[in-house]
Amino acid sequence: MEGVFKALADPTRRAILDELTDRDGQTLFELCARLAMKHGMGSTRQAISQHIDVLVSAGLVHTRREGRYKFHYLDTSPLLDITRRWPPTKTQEAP
Amino acid sequence: MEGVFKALADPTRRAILDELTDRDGQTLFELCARLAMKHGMGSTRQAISQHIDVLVSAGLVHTRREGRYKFHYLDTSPLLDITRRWPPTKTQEAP
DNA sequence: TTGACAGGCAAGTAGACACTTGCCTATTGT
DNA sequence: ACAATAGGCAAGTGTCTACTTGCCTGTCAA
Repeated sequence: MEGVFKALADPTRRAILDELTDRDGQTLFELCARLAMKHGMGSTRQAISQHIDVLVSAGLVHTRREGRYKFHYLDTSPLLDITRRWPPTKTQEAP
Repeated sequence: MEGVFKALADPTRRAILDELTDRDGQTLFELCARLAMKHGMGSTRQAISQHIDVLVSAGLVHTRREGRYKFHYLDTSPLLDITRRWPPTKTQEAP
């Protein structure tokens, strides 16, 4: 649970989640390219790799190895715990 | 939106949200006392105050002044944007 | 009015974290 | 076999941030 919040704290990691939402199962190099293009993030491959490690530790991303490729898949289920921990207030329940 | 993630990144701030979930409308001193008791957090009043500033900036807490007291109220509505940004995957939609 | 109480402002410090740099391993295509 | 590709490991650096310390302002009760 701790890891999820830490993971979401960084804008680059959030952009990675956005990218995987747009196209699931990307490799590290694909993510680097698309983050540079669409999000204007000029980070190094190692930087992105370290960010992915954080996301994997948080359980928000899991990976599948295939030969020399490693594909990354989004898992949003840890996010549900957030709204479960601090439920909507009564004024929000019935709009 | 940025502020919400930053705010949630700190365990003390999450404990404050927990406290306000348990009892809404507490003052700064009440929060300090209960954080020390229940959550074992020996932070200073100023530290808690600075955390509250972050939570207010994030829109997760709003305040009401009354004489020399200042009451703090929880607002969880910004949290809904999180699961709205990264929606549940198909495997999670129908369990 | 004066002391106690609730809270605010601002500067300084120590630790965490994002990012880079440099080198290494494994898999694939020609 | 060999070069190119995809990715990994680890140490060093700079910045951000949580926390403290010290002092100040406003409010209420005796």
